[in-house]
Amino acid sequence: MGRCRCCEKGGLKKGPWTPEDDQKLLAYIEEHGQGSWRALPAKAGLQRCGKSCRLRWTNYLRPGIKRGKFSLQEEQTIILLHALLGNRWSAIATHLPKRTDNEIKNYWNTHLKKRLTKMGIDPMTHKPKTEALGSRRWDSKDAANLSHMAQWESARLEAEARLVRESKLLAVSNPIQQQVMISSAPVQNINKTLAQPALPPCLDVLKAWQELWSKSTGAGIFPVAGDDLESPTFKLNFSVNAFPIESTVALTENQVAAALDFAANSSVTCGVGIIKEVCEMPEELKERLDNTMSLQEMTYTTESAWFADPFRAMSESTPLSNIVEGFTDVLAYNCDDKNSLLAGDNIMENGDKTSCSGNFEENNNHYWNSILNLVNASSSGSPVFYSNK
DNA sequence: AACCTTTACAACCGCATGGAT
DNA sequence: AATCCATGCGGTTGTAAAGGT
Repeated sequence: MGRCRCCEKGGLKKGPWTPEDDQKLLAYIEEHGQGSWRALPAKAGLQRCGKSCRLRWTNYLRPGIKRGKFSLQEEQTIILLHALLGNRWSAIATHLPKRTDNEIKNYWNTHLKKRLTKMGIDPMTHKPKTEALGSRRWDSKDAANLSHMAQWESARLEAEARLVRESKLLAVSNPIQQQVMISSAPVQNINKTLAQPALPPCLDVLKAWQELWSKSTGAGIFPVAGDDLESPTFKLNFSVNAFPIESTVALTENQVAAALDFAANSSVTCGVGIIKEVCEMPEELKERLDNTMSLQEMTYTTESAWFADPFRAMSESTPLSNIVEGFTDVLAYNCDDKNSLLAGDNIMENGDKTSCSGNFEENNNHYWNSILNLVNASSSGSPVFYSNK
């Protein structure tokens, strides 16, 4: 296929951008907006290819980009997410909205990777290379658990991404869909000063990291407030890929109760079955859900519970769509004031926190605890997470 | 001061994907 | 269905600045 490569055209500048180039690009985008990158350089008077312009814009000139030193919390987030997601920089970047994937990737490669290595931790597997940190032995079960954790987290992220995408498509004509969008979209409005919950002391790698960091900076362990780490729960931009896992989802009564408590406080996890039990789902939405997934295949009666052991459940036999959609539904119903939402109240308009704001804050606060508690509950043998008594 | 090495980061490149025609 | 195009992503490279000898 003879794809045209704009960068192969002669006479185009390569290499570092000059202030003049930046100014031209900025001025053009200010006036015409971004997009049509191929045509942009000629119109903007730039001797650059469109790709180069797009990159310069998204990685450097775009407003809202935070530059400079990464905070401890940002470092922790990157390490944690890298353990879960691997080199999916764009996915990681959605959890650090002011950082670009390129910047995170560079920071990982030039700082974090080396420092982890120095700490005796393999940056790719996140396993200790030696027993120097007092870590326990790593075995194949650990690796399997890590893999399951990553899969579970991926499923959650992709579910949220799907939710955002779908709700945007349907929001105009369907108030229920507006509710879905409201509960998931406006990460940009989350107040920067929201306090982060204290992370449970269960991350071996991060704890070691903390200690190292606090030694070098004099900072305390797990600073929880005033940092600008934003909740990763809301702003996601993933493609939905087929997930190669099938397993059976089943919940006991107690586990459903526990899950309900959990769902009341967090958007992180829950199941379709739970929602079916608790929420009077509007017919319209129910129909849509029934049409787009295998709700009826869901069982939640006995034996293994994915809530208590999501990794195990995922590894067994439940269609992933159930799990994924489960997350979606909890998000959809995780707002306290359903009536006002359905009535079409303005939510988070103009950056103001309105009827749903309490939940955003709650979700923000519960995010880490939720993930880590789940992980602790379900993967005592995890290579990354273990109870630190 | 000159040279070499390392570090940090911007930018590039190739590929994948999805939509439009 | 085939092709083109725009865009996104992740790996890699280029290079200026900083540090060391």
